[in-house]
Amino acid sequence: MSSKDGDTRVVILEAARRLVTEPGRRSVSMAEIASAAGVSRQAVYLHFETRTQLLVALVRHVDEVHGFAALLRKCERASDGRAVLAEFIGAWAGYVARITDVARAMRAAGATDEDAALAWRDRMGGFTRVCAGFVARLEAEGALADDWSASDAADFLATLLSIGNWQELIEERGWSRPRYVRAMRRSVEQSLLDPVQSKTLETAARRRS
Amino acid sequence: MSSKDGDTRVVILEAARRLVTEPGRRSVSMAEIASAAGVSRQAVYLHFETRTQLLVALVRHVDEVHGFAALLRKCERASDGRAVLAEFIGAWAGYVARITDVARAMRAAGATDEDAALAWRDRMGGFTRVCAGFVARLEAEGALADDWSASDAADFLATLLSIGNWQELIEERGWSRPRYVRAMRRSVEQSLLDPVQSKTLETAARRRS
DNA sequence: CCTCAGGTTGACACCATGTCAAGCAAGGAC
DNA sequence: GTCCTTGCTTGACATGGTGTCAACCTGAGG
Repeated sequence: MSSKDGDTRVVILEAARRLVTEPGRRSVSMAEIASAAGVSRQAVYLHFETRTQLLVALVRHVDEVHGFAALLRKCERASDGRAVLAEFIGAWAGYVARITDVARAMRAAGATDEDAALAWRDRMGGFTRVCAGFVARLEAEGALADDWSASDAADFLATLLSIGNWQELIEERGWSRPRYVRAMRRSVEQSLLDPVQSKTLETAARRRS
Repeated sequence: MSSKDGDTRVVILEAARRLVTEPGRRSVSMAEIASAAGVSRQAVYLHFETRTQLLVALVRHVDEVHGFAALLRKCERASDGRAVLAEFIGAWAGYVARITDVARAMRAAGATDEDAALAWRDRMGGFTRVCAGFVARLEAEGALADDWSASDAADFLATLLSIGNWQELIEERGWSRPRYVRAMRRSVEQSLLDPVQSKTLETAARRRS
């Protein structure tokens, strides 16, 4: 819309996002994306080598627009690891709601395309690192239940909070977001955090109030 | 190989299973299945209307061969709900290992094919019912943590034990089966079961030994 | 005025699913 | 032996997707 205008590339990505987000859609072809972007099919190939690479770019694009990094930074300002985690679960539930369609498309592509699968795995690796960060902080504060190794706890946390589980609970089983957040917080609290310290903190909180 | 031999249908299903189970495979075409079954591509269509229906039949076939029902019945003979669940998690880990490839193929098909998605959802519904059974028993025995509704607990349990999570932990993150079983048992124990009763039972067990 | 980057058009190769029609081979009924 | 049916084969075809190619067009900047 301005000067050099749309950077066709972005126009295409936005069109793709719009299509992918359309309810009830089961797959999006390059031709559809092109036409939705008001551009020829070939133009899409001028900007993205393959469908998979377009999807990868789309994921990055959506992340940039919605700012996962900022969300994360905000959560990490909470008082302690336990609070960070609770905060994050709430924010994450909202975040996933915005990226779920793109994630589904990416995962679908991964079913047949090796590269797409790689890209997806890569992303999941990033998420695991985030979770590992949470766990490290918990551990440093002595809040990690002692029957978990840090590595196991990070893997488990990442799996529990995975987009797949979000989709399963919210999209398939129709859970509301608060219901999801409550269940996840509870489960994480009870299975990952040190029960002794939890008790102490609870008591302290009760006394304070 | 003999007289009336293989009921071509079964030969095809076995070939499909073999292919799908092949390591590193990313998708299986009708042509491949046909040739692996030593039969023409059209013959496959004489037995299965569509690729999706073949996959559905394959899932049923595999279930029959490996007997999920029997496994379940065996677990349910355990002394109480808590034990049933622990038992089941162990058996389930082994069972999923045998069906994971077929499940993956089915899920992949669901990404583009509405019917396949339906069939998959149907199956998951069955699994949820099984989990609801466990939860009902726990509840009847007063072993369900009181901050869970039965319905939430069943959904959550089914999600936690979902094939997706199994694949995530064991295939993607390289967990061993015992590691998976330990983590799942622990998590279920701590986030679903009534902590008061748990404590009591533990103490009793310790006293007994 | 020329060039060139970015886009268009239209054709094509390739591969998958699913359909169709004609033919073939063996076994049972008569 | 003939006929019919059943189960399979062969080969062609429609459709729809991805990805490639070549030729052409057009507007902005040197």
